[in-house]
Amino acid sequence: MASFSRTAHVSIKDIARAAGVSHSTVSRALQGVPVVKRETAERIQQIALEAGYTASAVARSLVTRKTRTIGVVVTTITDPFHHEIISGVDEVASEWGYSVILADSRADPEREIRVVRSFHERRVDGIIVMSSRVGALYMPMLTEMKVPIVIVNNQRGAEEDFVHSVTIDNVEAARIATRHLVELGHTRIAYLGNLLGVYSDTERFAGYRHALMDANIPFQARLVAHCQNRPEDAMVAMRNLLTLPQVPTAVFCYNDLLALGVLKASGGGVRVPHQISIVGFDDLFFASFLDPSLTTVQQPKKEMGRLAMDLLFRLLRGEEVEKTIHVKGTLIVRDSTAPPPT
Amino acid sequence: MASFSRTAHVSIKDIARAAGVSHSTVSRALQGVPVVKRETAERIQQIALEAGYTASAVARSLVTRKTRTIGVVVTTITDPFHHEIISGVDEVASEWGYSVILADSRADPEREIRVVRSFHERRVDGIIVMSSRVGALYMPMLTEMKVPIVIVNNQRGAEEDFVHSVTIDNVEAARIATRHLVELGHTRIAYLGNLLGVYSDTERFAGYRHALMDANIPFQARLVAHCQNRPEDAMVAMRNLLTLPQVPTAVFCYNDLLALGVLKASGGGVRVPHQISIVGFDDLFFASFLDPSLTTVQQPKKEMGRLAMDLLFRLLRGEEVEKTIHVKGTLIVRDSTAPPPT
DNA sequence: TTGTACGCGTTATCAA
DNA sequence: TTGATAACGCGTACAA
Repeated sequence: MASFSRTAHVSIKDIARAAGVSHSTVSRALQGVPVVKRETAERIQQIALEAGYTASAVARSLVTRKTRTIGVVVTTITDPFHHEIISGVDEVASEWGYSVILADSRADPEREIRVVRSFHERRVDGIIVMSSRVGALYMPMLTEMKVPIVIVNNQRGAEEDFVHSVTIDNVEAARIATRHLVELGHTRIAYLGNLLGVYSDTERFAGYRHALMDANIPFQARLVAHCQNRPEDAMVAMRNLLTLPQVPTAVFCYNDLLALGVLKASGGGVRVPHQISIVGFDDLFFASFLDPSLTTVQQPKKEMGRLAMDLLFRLLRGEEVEKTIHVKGTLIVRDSTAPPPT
Repeated sequence: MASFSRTAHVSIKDIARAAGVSHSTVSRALQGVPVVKRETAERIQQIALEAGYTASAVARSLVTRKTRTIGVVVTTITDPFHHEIISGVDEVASEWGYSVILADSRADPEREIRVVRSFHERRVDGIIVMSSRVGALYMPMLTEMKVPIVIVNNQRGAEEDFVHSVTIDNVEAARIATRHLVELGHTRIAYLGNLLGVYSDTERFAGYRHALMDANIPFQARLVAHCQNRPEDAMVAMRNLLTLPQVPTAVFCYNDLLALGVLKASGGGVRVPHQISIVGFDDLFFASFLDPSLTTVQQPKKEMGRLAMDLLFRLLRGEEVEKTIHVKGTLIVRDSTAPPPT
C-alpha cells in the first residue's frame, strides 16, 4: 500500500519518440510556438494529453532561471489578520500561474534565517513579508537575495532599495479612531499596544497622541499598556487598567485581537459601552458578531494582498513603481463605543 | 531602482574554479561527503561562504527527483479552522527542510484542476488536503499524480489506495456534544449544519441524531437547518429557527463560525444561555472570549496538522502506516449552555 | 518547418 | 582522495 514507485514521469523525449519527431519540436508544439506545422502540433498535443504529460516546472526553471514562485513570510500563521491578505496574494498569484510558498518565521531569528535560506535555495522570484517584527539581520539577508520584496504594513527596512510596501496610514487611522472617542466626550482614553516593538504599533500610538493633542487632552503615560498579540494577554492588561484610581472611560486597542480580550475583561456586556468604550483595529471577521459589536478601523485586507502581489509583478517585469502604496482605513462605528458615563 | 539584474547566482563551478578543484569535489565537500580531504573540504566551504553560495534546489531536484516540497490545498484560506492545522503542518515540514506550497481551491472545479496541475508541474513530493468539499473529479486527479496524499478531516476519496487521513471521530464528538444538552434537560435541540454537503457535516449530524435516539427524543426535521460556512448566514438561519411555533431551547452548530452567528442572532447575551443554549465545534481562538463564552468541542488542531505531516513523511519513506489516524475531541463546557427555561 | 547540439546547476558513477 | 563524464527534463540558437 505504501509504495510509491519512483514514478518515471513521461518526458518531452518520450512523447517525441511516440510522435516520431525530435524533442525540440515537441517542446515548441506544447508551448504553442507558431512555427510548428499545425497538424504536427495537434498530433503532438494529442499524444501528450493521452500520455498524461505534464511539463516539469523544475527542469524548466533550471533553464529559464525563473521559478514562478513567490515566498510569503508571516510571523504567525495563526494571526487572523494575515489570512485575508494571503488570500488576496494567492488570488492574484494563481491568476498568473505563480505559486505561493508559505513560511512562518515566528519572529524568531533562527527561523528567520532558515526561511531566507529556504527561499534563496528555491530561487523564489520575489518575496512578500508580513512579519510584523523582523530581526536586525533579517531584511539585509532578504535584500541580499536580490529579488524584489514587498512588505505589507510597513516597518523598518522599507528604506532599502529593493523593498517596496503596501500599507495603510496607521497614524491617520489611529488618529481618526481616537478622535471618534474624543468626540463622544471621552477624556480618559487608554491605549493598549503591542509588545513586540512593531512599527505599526509605534505609528498607531503616535496617531493616538496626535488626537489627544488636537483635543488638548493631556497625555497620561499610565493610560498606556502593551502586551503580546493575544486576547488572553489583553485581558490581563485591561484588568490592570481597570485598577487605576482614575479608570479610563475608553480604550483604543492596537488591533481587534486585543480588543477581543479587552471586551472580555470588561465583563458581561453590561459595562461596554456604557461604562467603557472600546475601539479596535483591522475589522476582523468576528468584529461585527461580538456582543457588543466592535467599533474598529477597517483595513481593506484582501485588497492589500492583491495590491502587494500586483506590485511584486510589476517589479518582476522591471517596471517603474511607486515605493509605497497607501490604502485607506475606514472607521466603522458599531456598538462598543458610546459617550462616557456622566 | 526597479532593475533586478538577472543575478547570475554563483554556482558550484564558480567556486570550483576559485578553489582550483573540480566541481564534483565541491559538490562533495559541500554535502559533507567524508571522502573529501579535510583541508580541501574546509577550504572549499570557506570559499563558498565568502562567495555567498547557496545551492540551487531546482537543479538538485532535477537529478534527485525530489523537491522537498509539499502541496497544501484548502477550500478557503480565510477559514480560521485551517490556520492552526497549517501551522502544525508547517512546523513539522520546516523541521525537515520541506517547504509548503499553499493553494486555495475555493471548492471551485476549475480552480481545483489548476491546483492539481500546478502541484503536478512543480513535482510536489506529497499533498495535504483540507478542502472540506471536493469536486467529483478532484480526488481521482489527485491520486493520478501518484504521490502520497493525506486528508485532514476525512471525506469521500478516503477509500482510494494512496489516500490517508487524519480526523476526529465526528459522530462520537457530536454525540457527546448533543448529549451534554440532553443532560441539561433540553428536548427541542436544533442542528445547524453546513450547506456544502461536507462529509464531516453528515457525520456530525449523525452524531446529533444518535444522541437524540439515545435519549428517546423524537427527531424533528424542522429543527434542522443548513447554511454556508459563514456567521452571517448562520444568523439568518437562526432567525428562521426562532420563528418556529415551538422554538428550540438549544442549538448544536456544525462549527464555531456558525455558532458565532447564532449567538449574534440570539441577541444581547440576555437570552443565551437562559433561553437558548448553544454549542459549537472546533474551539476556535475566539470561543472563550465571546459573551457568553462558547461551549464547544475542542479539536487538537495544531496536533492534527503535525500528525498529517508526520503521516506524509512516513509515506514518503515508504513505511507501512495506518490508513487513518483518529484524534480525540473534547467537550469544553463554558457559559453558552444551561438548563432550558422552565 | 524541423532537427542537432548545447547549457541550465546538481548529483552520481566510474576511473584514475 | 579527486576528476571526467553522464545524466536529470527542458528551452533555444543555429543549421538544415
